[in-house]
Amino acid sequence: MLSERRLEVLRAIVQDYVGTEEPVGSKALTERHNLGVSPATVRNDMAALEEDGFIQQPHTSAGRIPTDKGYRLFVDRLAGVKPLSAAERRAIHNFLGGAVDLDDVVARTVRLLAQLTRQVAVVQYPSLTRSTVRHVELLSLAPARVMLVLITDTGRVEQRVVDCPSPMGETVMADLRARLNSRVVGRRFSDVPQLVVELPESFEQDDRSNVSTVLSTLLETLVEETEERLMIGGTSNLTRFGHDFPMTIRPVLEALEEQVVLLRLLGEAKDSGVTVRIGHENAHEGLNSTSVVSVGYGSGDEAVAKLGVVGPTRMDYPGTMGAVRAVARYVGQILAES
Amino acid sequence: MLSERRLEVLRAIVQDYVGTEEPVGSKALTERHNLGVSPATVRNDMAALEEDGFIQQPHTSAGRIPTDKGYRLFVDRLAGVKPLSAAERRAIHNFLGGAVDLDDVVARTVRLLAQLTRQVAVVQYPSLTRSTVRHVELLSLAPARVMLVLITDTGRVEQRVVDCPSPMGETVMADLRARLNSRVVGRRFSDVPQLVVELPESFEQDDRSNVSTVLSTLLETLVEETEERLMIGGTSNLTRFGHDFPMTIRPVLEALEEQVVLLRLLGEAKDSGVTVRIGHENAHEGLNSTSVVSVGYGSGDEAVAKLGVVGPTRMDYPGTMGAVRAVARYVGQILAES
DNA sequence: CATTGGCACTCTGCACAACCGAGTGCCAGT
DNA sequence: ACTGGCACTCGGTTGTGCAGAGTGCCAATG
Repeated sequence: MLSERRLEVLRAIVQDYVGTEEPVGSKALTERHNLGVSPATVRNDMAALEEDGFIQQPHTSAGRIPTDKGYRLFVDRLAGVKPLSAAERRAIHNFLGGAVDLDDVVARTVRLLAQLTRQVAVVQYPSLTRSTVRHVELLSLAPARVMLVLITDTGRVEQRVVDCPSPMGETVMADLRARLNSRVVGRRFSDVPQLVVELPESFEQDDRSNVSTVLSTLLETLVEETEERLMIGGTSNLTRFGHDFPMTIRPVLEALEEQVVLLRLLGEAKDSGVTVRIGHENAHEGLNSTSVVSVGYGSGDEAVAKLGVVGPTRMDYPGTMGAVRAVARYVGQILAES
Repeated sequence: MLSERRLEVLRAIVQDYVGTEEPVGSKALTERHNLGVSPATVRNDMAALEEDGFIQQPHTSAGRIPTDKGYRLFVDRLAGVKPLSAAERRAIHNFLGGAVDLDDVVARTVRLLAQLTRQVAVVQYPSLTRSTVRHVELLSLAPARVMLVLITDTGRVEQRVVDCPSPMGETVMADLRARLNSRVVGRRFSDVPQLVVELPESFEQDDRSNVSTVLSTLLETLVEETEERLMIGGTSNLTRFGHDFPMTIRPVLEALEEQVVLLRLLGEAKDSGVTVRIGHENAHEGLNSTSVVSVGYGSGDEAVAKLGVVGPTRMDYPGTMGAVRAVARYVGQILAES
């Protein structure tokens, strides 16, 4: 359907538009890219591309700009993923290398990604559902008050204060701690409920209610904290959106504040490989004029969380995809080391 | 110098300007507020106020708008702090009451404050320097690898992995854990270094290097994490800044991303009572057209951290100050309970 | 002396018109 | 299938005129 040259024209339009932010006309196109044909020919091709919905005129007798569908074709068939320069790779490595704990890794990743792509960066904390338990700790705060601390293999720590029905002896607590750890350490979060279900039975009658209380708090924590957390940064890059941006920037900022929206957005990404969602492909209305480039990352082969950037549909897709992919890889390495 | 009526005129100007966002003229003033004098008189007063630098004309023959100095006078002498309505108080209580852990408290506070004031909210995590140690935990990850977990009275948890020079026995670890806790629990972070300095000497020669390593990591953590963390929200409220805001919003967004800047900003606030910094009173350039309203909060009498909002200098000061103060009080209560 | 009404003056903002230029669609010619 | 030419459209810019809001100053008044 689409001749080779027409695709070439589309690619040229996308590239020019991304660069100049202005509708691109037939004459300018032939001048910048030597396509070997005249403007008139290009006009015909453009008419055809518009017919098919890949490009569009903002106003009669202005240049053309790509539609979401046009960007989609560009991303799928016309653009590669631009690898980073050696200098950039070194910068990533240095910057991420200095992190001291998980929070720090995530914070640095956000900054890095925002800087590299000059767009808004979103990084999800490693998910609890896919991580495993490194350790469970119980601490006595008061006779009937216990603090429960949960440590994951990704370095995440969650704690809860548990109010027990009756005072809990040190020995019982030590006992519970030992048994709990022997059962769940190294296991996935999702497996924990089955593993602890008959644990109370092995305790004295008097202690069972306390044990059950602690365990149910543990399970609650698992469920509650399966709600993922994330961190965003680089919002000031939104100001580069365009001249008309008061109207545009508002809903985007609002969407970015809704963690739920962002999590859904990242969740839609494939587990492996870079995912690009363009304009109206995003379910959320506020993001209809933005694209989301996301990818999974993890310490091993499996993705434990996602990260990505949000930017105008008119973005440098190859560059952005390259940066996102590279950062995800390095973060994976860092996590694997710790 | 300034007659009672002139102050009244200034107050009227500020109130009108905050409401309408438009320069206010003498005629409109006499209509909205019944000052009992004619426009001409008000004009004379305005001329005097301008002479003294409290108000200013954006262009010749336009109305007047308050200067930073004018707002300052307004805040110091003309405006009270507007208490919240009963409904608002209830809303705060309900919303903050559901928090499960410290992160959640902070997150909810940010949302609440942003919603209440319709401005950008900034909440600092309770500072480590002023908190006390609730518990120190040591876990063995591998023979020569120890995880150090530090829990504060405000519910904050920090953890570090320590690589020891040689394998560390369980008994040594238990010993260290016990002695460490007996010394530092309930003490302030700033006191910890002196309290543990001669701890290694009480161990066997062979274990001292391990013990020292663990301790030095502990001290490092204290120092590193004294860098405060904070959370911000409500950035989409920036879009209500004004019509001219591309120019204005950019540097503000940038400033908000610099944690250092924000921390300094909050740090400048007095420990007790609501602090207001108006326009150029803010050291950071990007915030020269914003005002910062901040206040300390804490579980007891003493402030352990600060919170506040950032908004245009043209803001509803009484309302904002009321909201900020009320939220800080409730957060203090919540922290005290947990 | 403070207050007031009057008046001339100064701007801004807006509407309207004219014009320029970039870009298009179409058509006839190669 | 491509190209050159041509008439047409329309957004953006510039210029002019006008209305409205607001001011500063002055002379009059209690």
